[in-house]
Order: sequence, then structure tokens, then C-alpha cells
Amino acid sequence: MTKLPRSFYNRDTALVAQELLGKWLVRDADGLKRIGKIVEVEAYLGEHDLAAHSAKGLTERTKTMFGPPGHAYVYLIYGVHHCMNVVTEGEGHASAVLLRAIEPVQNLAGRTCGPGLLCRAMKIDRRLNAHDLLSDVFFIVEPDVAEKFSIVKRPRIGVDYAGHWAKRRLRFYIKDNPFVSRP
DNA sequence: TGCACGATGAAC
DNA sequence: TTCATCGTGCAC
Repeated sequence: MTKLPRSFYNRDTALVAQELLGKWLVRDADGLKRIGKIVEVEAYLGEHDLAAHSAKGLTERTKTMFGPPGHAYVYLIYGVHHCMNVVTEGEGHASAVLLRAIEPVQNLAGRTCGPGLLCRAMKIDRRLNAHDLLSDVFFIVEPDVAEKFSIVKRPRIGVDYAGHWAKRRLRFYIKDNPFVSRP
């Protein structure tokens, strides 16, 4: 297992999103190493992307998105669930990749398909916002055994308010993977 | 200081 | 289809 370097995240967001598929999200907490394989993601392309939080500009909440790549952007949605993103591209670009579903690999209990459920299973909450993903307790690795799969591209979920941006196929998932939140 | 509104999930 | 639940951002 090789931890993804900063340079992996400092690239085109839609590309990073697709390359995150099949990678393992690792979280070491409470004496337990939890691992999930990323099977579904969405790309958010910076300030001009009306579906992205950063479209509102630099605010207290979105400043993590405007920060350096390779950090976690975690926020509370609907007052109930947490969503986990990976910041991409250079500092100030305000782009990120939302992790929407993972397949359990190690020490994961309960469902993991959906951004909120994924965070619950991985014990991710707002305390991890702005956390560096090159740390030793929260990071993403390239698995030793690479697998082959096809990538399906679809419009993002729950962003109908974003005009023409809602139609762009910036949601990516592993074809036929049973842990994808919605086919 | 108040209030409308979600990058969701679960129940009905 | 409806609702829970609360932090954020912006209007007064």
C-alpha cells in the first residue's frame, strides 16, 4: 500500500475524481484501522461551478476548499449528516471531490453507500475538517493489487439548483459495483 | 439578531 | 413524499 502524495491531488479535479475510484480510504481511530474502497465520487470544479459550495466565495465554511490540495473538507449537511471531500488542485482553486460511497475492506460496520453513511461508518465528522490527508491516521492509499473496472459518468446528485452545471456528468462510479448509492 | 436552506437518509 | 435537525450565510 502506497500513500497518495500531494501531487496526486494537485491535478485536474475531474481526473483526480476518476482516479480516486478503487483507492482505499484509511482511518486510524480508537485503536481500529478502518478501510473502505472508494467506489463512487463527485467532482466540484471551483468558484464558477454553481453546484460547488465555493461558488459562494471564500467564507468561514468554505475556506478549506480554498486551501491547499490533499486536505479533507468535511461539513454537516441538513443538520444531520456529514459529507467528506478531498481538496484538489492548487491553493485558491477551491475545487474538491465528494466521496459518495465506499466498499468495506476492513473494520467497517453498517452501510457505506451514500456520503452520510460513509462518514458514519468511517467515524468522520467536522473535527476532521481541514485535516491533512498525508497524515498517519487519515489518508488514502493505492492498493497493492490493482483491479480493472469501467467508469460510469452521470450527473451529480441533489444539485438541480445549479442550472447547466447540474447537467454535467461529474459523478463517477465503478460499473456494476454493488456498493454504489444509486445506479 | 433572525431566518431560509441544503452535495442526505429514513420513515411513511 | 415528507421530515428530522442545525450550522452557515446573508438579509435586516
